[in-house]
Amino acid sequence: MASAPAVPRRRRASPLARRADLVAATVSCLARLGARGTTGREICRQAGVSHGLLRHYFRNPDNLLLETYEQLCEDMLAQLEAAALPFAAEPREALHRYFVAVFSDDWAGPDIIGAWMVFWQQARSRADFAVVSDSFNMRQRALLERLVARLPARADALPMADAIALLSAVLDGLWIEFYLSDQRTPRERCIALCDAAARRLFSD
Amino acid sequence: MASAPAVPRRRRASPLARRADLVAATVSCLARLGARGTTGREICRQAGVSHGLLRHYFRNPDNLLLETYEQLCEDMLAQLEAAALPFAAEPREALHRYFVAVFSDDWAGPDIIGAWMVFWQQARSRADFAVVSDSFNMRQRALLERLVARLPARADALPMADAIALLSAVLDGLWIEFYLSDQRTPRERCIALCDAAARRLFSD
DNA sequence: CTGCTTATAAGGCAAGCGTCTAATAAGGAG
DNA sequence: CTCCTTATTAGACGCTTGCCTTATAAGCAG
Repeated sequence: MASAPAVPRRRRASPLARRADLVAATVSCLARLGARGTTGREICRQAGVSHGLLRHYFRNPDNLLLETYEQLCEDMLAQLEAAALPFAAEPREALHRYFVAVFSDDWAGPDIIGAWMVFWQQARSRADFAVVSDSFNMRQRALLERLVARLPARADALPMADAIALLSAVLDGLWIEFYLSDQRTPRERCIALCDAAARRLFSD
Repeated sequence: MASAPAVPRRRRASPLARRADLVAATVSCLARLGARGTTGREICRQAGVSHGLLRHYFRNPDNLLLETYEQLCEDMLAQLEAAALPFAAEPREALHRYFVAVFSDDWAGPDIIGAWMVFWQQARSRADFAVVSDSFNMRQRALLERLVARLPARADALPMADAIALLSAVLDGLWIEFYLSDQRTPRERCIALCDAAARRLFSD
């Protein structure tokens, strides 16, 4: 083929869509390349736009990272609620749906799970990231508490705060395990283990 | 003061000590600055040596990172064993000592805990890091299994593999929680929760 | 004390990054 | 159809990084 005159593809997109593009590209970059490989220029490359555009939508790459984190948290919480709350009348089932959602491809898939690790890391050294992390944790725990509150109490129940903390820890721990090797601990096993932990902690 | 003639501090150290210096500086850098801030030059700055020295001891910065990971795993496993195995005769106590060691300043202190996060991240995208991670996980789980095997069995015990997986998840999850905010979940509470989980999973 | 090994420092180089600025064209308003 | 806004590209600049090469001196062998 004759070489096209290298016309720059300059389709103009709606600002909202472009922002979303860049956020999505950021997540993908973080998951694929880790914190070191995720540069502003690389994100733009992945999004298929010139490197100047980042600055047009975000103050700097760091800011894009923070907004990506915020949006990811928001989306995940919304989806977890949507998955579990409709079953609030049957607490055991609601909890199960919650576990399934947590380990779904949307939130624990290979294209996203690596990004959380980077955000956690940022949360420790950067105050603005820590705020997002804290808020997310509190809200996630509150949701969990709501689901668990309706379960019949065991005779030998732990204090509620302890039980919630432990269930939350099991979730995070298995999530990490799944992150490190979905071969060794596949999705179904993670969910089954969560169910087992819930049964053991709250009621038989 | 009159400016000293800028004599380069050129104390010659034993190769082993220098390597150890660089490894220690790497851990510190990772914990303080995260993956992005941990460059070869920054590590050398932290270690108080010129940037050329890194290449003299390691093939490249990446290689230093990998060796640091290996050594950290080795050290932690050795110390966990040393903390728990002397009490193998009293399994409940041995397990407790294990938990205390996991959350000790040596392995969960602010100067080191951030490094693990980076290594986990690397373990996903880089095969050589994954090998170290897998080996560490297997050995850690084997140690845990050894400690737990002596506990009296509950009537309603879970399959051993499940119980181990859950206890391991609780450890990792609480460790993350502690990492994200040692304010919200202080060390003593983490240890107490681990003890509670072990009691609930294995015997009363 | 002299000399050889090698640990250490320092400089140069290309590549990549973040930031800023200027030029261009897309697409709706009139 | 024309103009004006602004989304988009592209280039320049300074800085830092990783890699490599060369020069220096520390400390042991003789």
